[in-house]
Amino acid sequence: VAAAAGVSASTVSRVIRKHPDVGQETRARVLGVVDGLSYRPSGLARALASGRSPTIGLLVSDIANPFYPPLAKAIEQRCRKLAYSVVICNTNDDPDTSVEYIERLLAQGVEGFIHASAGPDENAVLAALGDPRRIVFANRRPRSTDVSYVVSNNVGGGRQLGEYLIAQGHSLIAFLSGPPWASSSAERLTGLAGAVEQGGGEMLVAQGDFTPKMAVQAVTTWLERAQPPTAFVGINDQVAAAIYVALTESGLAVPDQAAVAGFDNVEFAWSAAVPLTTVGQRTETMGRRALDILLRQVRNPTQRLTFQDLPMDLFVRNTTDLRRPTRKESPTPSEMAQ
Amino acid sequence: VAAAAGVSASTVSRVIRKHPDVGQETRARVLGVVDGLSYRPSGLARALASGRSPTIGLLVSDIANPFYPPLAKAIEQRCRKLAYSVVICNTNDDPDTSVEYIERLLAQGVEGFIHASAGPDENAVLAALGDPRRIVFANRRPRSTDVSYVVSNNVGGGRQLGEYLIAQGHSLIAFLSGPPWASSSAERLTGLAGAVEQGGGEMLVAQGDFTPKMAVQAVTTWLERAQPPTAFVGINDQVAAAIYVALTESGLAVPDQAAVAGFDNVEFAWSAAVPLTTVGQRTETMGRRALDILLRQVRNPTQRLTFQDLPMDLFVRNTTDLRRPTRKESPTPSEMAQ
DNA sequence: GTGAAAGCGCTAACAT
DNA sequence: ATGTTAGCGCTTTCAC
Repeated sequence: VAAAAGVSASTVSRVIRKHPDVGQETRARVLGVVDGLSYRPSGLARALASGRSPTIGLLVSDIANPFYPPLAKAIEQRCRKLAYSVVICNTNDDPDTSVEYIERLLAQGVEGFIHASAGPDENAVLAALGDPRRIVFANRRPRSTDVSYVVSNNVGGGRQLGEYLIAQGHSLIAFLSGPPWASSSAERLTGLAGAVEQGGGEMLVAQGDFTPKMAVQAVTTWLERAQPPTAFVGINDQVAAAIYVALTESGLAVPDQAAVAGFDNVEFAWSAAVPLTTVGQRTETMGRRALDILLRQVRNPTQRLTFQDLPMDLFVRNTTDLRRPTRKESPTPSEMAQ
Repeated sequence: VAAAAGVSASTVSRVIRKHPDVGQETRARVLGVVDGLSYRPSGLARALASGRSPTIGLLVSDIANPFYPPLAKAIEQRCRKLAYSVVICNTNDDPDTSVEYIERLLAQGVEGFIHASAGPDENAVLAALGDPRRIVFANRRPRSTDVSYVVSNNVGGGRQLGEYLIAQGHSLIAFLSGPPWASSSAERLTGLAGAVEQGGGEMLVAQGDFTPKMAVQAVTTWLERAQPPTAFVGINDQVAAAIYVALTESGLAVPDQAAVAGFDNVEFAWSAAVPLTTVGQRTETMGRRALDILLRQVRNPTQRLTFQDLPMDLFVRNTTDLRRPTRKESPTPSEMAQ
């Protein structure tokens, strides 16, 4: 170590670690030598000795899904300021992959995880982790009540959209859902169906899987009905876009003959040639909150668990509203940032 | 170590490391004990002792830019198979941030980097790195000739688009570029302008910065001309989408009165309500190649540098071609995967 | 306030 | 083919 060029050996450690017990003058001298010698403290050795490395794992089902990048970015930006690293883990919603990642990163000394795609892997993940305080769930609500989470109020978001569609005069509303194990899907449907039924309307539900694949089939089936629906909701914006495409290819004009809406307010939702009505999540807030909670938990053993539901925001745009000539009226995702 | 429950101490190391010099029977016994004791080799200790941790850093200007997630995913997927981790580093195209990340991760023992957003930070990055073999550039071509890279043939891509637009009968073509230091922007313009001039057409160029911000302004200026352009090209698909929006808000019908095209073929380019003509990159191939090269370099000191130019693919869609009634004819990005 | 010594849990020669 | 001996570069008691 650079001790030779100054005074001692372990004093250097204290200096670097900003330990209080160190003399004014000594500290100055050491610091001088340190950057005079272009010395690089080895994060590895430090991690081994102290048992923790400033790294977290971010579990997502698919980073290429446009919902996740802004979340990842928010987390990464805050981590960078704290000198933390975030390693990105694509689970593909496969429990084995999740567990594999968790075990490997745990051995690598990561301090904790943020899991933005909890699903069938939840129990296995918690088991592999040992300590549930080393993880906080985001986006999808965990079934377990013994872990922290930050999710959107999906029921409320669904309800907002339902009320809006009813107010627009729709009475038969179709919903292309996500997989049954995804809490967000079930919750959005609950809110949506609740509002629709309360407004005297009716729902049609088809099961999808978060991907646009089933859209064509679902729309085709729905349009074959004697009385087809007039409003179509996708579990997310990608699905809604696919529904839009299927509808226009079937010869229906949007929004004149059919309304379309999605969830999440991902970037392309407003930059699409026909701006999409959607219920947005506060993704950046979600990411930052999740990280803060995680770090608090892993650093303070007495910290209590935290459960947060973030509000969702309805963005009315051109796929549902005829009287909306320009796109200027709806804020873009970045305008929403807080 | 679990040596107590078996035979020795460092033999266990050999077993785990799959070292050849170890007896059949011994290996079996050790392995038995290992998972009988739920033993977890510490990646940290291993990294400290061996000097390398199976991790790479992925430098991108902005992971929320839709071009990067598929690249990150391709790299991550391959890394996972190799038991590598990838930590994601948002540089915001700020040299200080890049250097900060590189120094921190180097201290953390990462084996190398893939830099997908080389720019003003190139020299600083190379300096901070010391050994240029610890990095491979992707997407944007480095100025230095002493580093490996995998980039698209942007000149060729630009040329394809230019030839196509000329063939469509356009003679005045506007291009909203990226920042001057971005090789991809300059190269695309070179190819585009070359083809246009060769076809007897003319170019109009405005400088942007990869973001949709300047689109409205640029389009407004262009449309004020006595003889406005009939085709508009954005440096990427987000910019092209913004141009599309600005044009339609100015009352022009696309593609009837104005053609629009972009670069990259990002996901929303085809899922947009009006599918966008674009020149796609082979993003997944780029990511995989870059990783393979990097790993080869850091593991084999005698490995030579590698320079690759990937072809680009023109996707003709509805923002330029009147005679294209359905979207079925143009493959989606996932269909392009190889 | 500072130094000395003992590891953290592995890998890597060297010896057997 | 296996055991022995040293470290990797830090942090952390524990004395002084």
